[in-house]
Amino acid sequence: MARTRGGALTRERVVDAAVRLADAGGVETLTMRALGRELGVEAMSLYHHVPGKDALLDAMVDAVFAEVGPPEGDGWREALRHRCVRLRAALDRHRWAAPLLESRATPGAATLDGHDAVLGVLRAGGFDVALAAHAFAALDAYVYGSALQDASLPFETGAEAAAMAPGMLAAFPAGRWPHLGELLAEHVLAPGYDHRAEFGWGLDLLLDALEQRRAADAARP
Amino acid sequence: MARTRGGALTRERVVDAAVRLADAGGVETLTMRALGRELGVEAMSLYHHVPGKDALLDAMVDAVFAEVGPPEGDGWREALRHRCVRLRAALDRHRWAAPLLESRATPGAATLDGHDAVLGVLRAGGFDVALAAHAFAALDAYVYGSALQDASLPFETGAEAAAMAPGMLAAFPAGRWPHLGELLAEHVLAPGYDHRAEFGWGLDLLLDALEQRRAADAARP
DNA sequence: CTTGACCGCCTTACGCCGTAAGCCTAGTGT
DNA sequence: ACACTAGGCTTACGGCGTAAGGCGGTCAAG
Repeated sequence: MARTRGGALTRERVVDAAVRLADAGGVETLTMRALGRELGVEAMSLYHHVPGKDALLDAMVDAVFAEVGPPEGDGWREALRHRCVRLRAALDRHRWAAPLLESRATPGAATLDGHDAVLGVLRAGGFDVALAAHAFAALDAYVYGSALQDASLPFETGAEAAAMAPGMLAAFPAGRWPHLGELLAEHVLAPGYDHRAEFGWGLDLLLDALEQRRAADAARP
Repeated sequence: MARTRGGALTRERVVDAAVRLADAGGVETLTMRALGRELGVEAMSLYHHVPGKDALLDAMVDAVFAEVGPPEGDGWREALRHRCVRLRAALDRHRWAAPLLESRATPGAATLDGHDAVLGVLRAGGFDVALAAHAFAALDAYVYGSALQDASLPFETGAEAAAMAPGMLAAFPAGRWPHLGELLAEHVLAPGYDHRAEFGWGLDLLLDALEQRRAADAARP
């Protein structure tokens, strides 16, 4: 025993290594053999700690949610904003996670903890059950979708974006897609553009709108 | 020649069959061999019409966008609502598509047509370039995220949801996750609940909020 | 101290996958 | 008539997830 690199294999060590591998090279490079290699072990040994690759992926997604932590801040708006920003940041650190949310129909404990905490914040903030459900669904959809959008960007940093700007502009010769061309030229490629700020803009838009719905709901008999 | 089932192979026929296959059994059942079988052809023959599987997936995503068609309706709000609903419906018909949007960093012509049309509607509706960009990003993120959420639901119809309701309730023994339990009991499992209506609620929330931002922007000097 | 069960790892093997390379043939252009 | 080519087919390779079984240490019971 203990011939494995860095101590005994555990489910937790397996999942952590899988997350690390996926972070480094994308999900497609995460294979049971590569994961074994990473842990100084043969692929089949992993099956003593994880039922199969599907379960491993489930566990990885749950590990991402575990990173997020509970909502913090005064009032539902601040707490939810904090939580969404943290969730978004986690999905950004682990770009493989957002697309994986599909087909992972069996959420883990950390995932459910997070969802429950968000609902708790909404309920405590004066949202009735139905409104809380709508708000929760809308916020989650926005965060996931935003993460999915960014995961498909061909660049990661603003500098990289600026570097490939001329090529992108050339691809829009003003004929077809004039509005996309305009957007690129006057907005995305303008100095100081930060596509990450886009997320915050939409998030505040949603939170403002939710506050209005809440107030309107509270004003009713 | 023409020994293939149903006439000559073309790139279009290949992509269509791939979409059909993925619709029926999920992306994971879409293999080059299965696709060949579907078309009465050996797997390698497909490579005369498609460079590889990655390009095929790109083409499939673009085919989904081609289904959506241009925005229709009077005024930016109605046109955009129409477009989002249609896009959402397309992503619902092709549940494999939303997660695939990741890593498909090379959008097809139909995709760009759609994006350009949406931006055109916004600009014509009085959104300046920056505001149009924000609105576009927010709406798209919401639609994608909503599709992603639903793709991970373990049921497809309301009847199926109702059928597995008791089991779900039992899984929340009121201890941990009290708010999720409340949500299930009082909202999701309430008679007449339709989870599809959730999408429209959030969409209207976003559109209302965007109209306010637009009006505020127009009122400025 | 012996023994035997068990745990955690390893080896082997199977049937999939995407696709590189090359062959075969029917249809077309000259 | 004949060479060319487009569009199929066959074969083969390396890599995948994982089923099945082997095997050596560890440790509790005798």
